[in-house]
Amino acid sequence: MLKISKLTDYGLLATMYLARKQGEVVSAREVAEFYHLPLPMITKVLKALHHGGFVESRRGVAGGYTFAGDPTAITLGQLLDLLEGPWDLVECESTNDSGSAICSIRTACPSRRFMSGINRAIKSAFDQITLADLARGEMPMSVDKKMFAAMETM
Amino acid sequence: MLKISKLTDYGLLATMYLARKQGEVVSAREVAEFYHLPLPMITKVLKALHHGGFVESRRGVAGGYTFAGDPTAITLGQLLDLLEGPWDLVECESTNDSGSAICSIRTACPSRRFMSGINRAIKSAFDQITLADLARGEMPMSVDKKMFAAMETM
DNA sequence: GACAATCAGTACCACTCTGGTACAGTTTCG
DNA sequence: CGAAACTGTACCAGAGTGGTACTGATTGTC
Repeated sequence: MLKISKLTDYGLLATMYLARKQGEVVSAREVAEFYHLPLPMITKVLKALHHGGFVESRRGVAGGYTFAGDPTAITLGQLLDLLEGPWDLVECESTNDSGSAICSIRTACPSRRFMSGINRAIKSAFDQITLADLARGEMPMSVDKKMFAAMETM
Repeated sequence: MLKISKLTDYGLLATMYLARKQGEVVSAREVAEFYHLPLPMITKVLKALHHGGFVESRRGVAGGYTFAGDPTAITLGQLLDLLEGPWDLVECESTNDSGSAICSIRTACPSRRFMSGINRAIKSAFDQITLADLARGEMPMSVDKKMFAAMETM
């Protein structure tokens, strides 16, 4: 269906929230209540973000999560990789558990080179957008050039 | 999962195949056998393409489908609209059956403006890629500028 | 005119993924 | 000790996906 899952969406929201309160310890409850989202979902995604090393956690009373990194060093692409898992627009380049290609007509497929180019362009665009951009809600003006470069090299 | 469905993928492949044999009447069976894909799937997607007006159909013996349009006038965006249906990266801008927004915190949501910008940029990129590009397997070099323009206006 | 090839339409099903919930455990502070 | 908060795991209902089946309509050929 060509859309990110809600869990991923929640993760981006939570990360932005923490980034805006950089250094503060924020409970999952606070995030959930701010966005009016179910607490168990928010805790689930915050656990994942902690697992991925994007946020720090602190247990116990007055515990919570803290964003202590550099918002300009974390990209949307990295967050999507963690939250959404490995993804590709089409399975052309995806591999199964044993590392071999899923698509059986891969080498002969006329759309592969093209779709993988689009795939790379989109991923490249995501990699040019930092958490700082997300938190500000503004688009960096240099995105286009990187996206163009990715398309040229397909 | 952020990927197009297999049916959509099949549809793009079938359209490319027909575009390469422009004017010829090609049976669903031939397309299915060429790509080693299940015939019922190909017929299903070809019906959809016919319904959408992208290909012509001819029944009976020696019948099949024909692409008779201008490959440079049909865009990947149009094909995705038909095959994938209405889509958005996030539900921010999506509406329910009665036309009102799905997202309850839409106006207050800090990620909306940003995600909808990315959304538009990707859609714009898809709209710049024509069926002729797809069939050639090459990326048009002007894509970047349109994508950039879409991002600036968010 | 019978028959086969082919498209048209619809219905159905097994499987997977998604969104959400539940619950028992661990840590920390007062 | 008890409450607040994170950790880990398991579970479930609903939706979506990929695929199949079947009946009907159209058309060319023998």
